[in-house]
Amino acid sequence: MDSCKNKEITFDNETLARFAKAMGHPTRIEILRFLASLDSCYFGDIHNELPISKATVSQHLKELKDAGLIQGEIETPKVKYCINQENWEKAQLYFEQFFHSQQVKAFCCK
Amino acid sequence: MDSCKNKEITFDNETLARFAKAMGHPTRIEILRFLASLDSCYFGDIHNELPISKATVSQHLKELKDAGLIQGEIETPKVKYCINQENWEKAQLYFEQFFHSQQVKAFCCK
DNA sequence: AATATTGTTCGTAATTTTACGAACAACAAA
DNA sequence: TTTGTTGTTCGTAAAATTACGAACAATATT
Repeated sequence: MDSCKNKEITFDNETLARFAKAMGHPTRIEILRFLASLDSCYFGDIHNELPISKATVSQHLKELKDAGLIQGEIETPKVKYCINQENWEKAQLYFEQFFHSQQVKAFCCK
Repeated sequence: MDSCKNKEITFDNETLARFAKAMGHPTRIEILRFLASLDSCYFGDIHNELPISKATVSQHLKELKDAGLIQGEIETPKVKYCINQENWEKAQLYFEQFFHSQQVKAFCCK
């Protein structure tokens, strides 16, 4: 008993909203798409793809990291970023169940 | 020729980010879940579900409407809201293709 | 005409987001 | 030790978000 404790997923609004919020900017979508098309890459590679300052790129990366969608690893003097596989799949699951939740319908208006 | 013009979908970052941004707040997720579980309902029903002022609810509904995820229809003196089916499916498609886009991978770091 | 119901809009305040240059930190190379 | 490379952090400014009460609009009802 309790053997599935670490598998339990609560599809709470806060978690889904946090994932969605992190995806709520074109630049961050671009970063995620870029990282999702690779195994990993360095900060500089990401910065090269974008027409914005490194400070802003770093800021967007921090938000994606805080939301759990990506992770960074120091490889002095560079920093390697990649998709956080576990949370990426969790997010995918959240969005999937969310968009499929309209199957059962009913009227609430009289 | 050109017969599929109205079917073409561009999976651009701006559109996906706009959908995501609209979903980037727990209250709006709650509203969407509620509407998705029904065929439609009135503003008052939505307001009843939430512990916030009607002004704020109205504001959130406006954002969801602007993002295209829901639609409102006046049924004097009430206002009936429902999921915008077309855009809901479009959003679903956008998120699906986004999360599946990591299939093909490559290295960018040397 | 006065009153009640239903939501939107207005005005406002506090917070968050977005973006940038400059300064900084950590390390490698000259 | 000085210089160069790579990114983060700081400070700041402008804009957007979030939330609320009050006022308003539109329509029924009394």
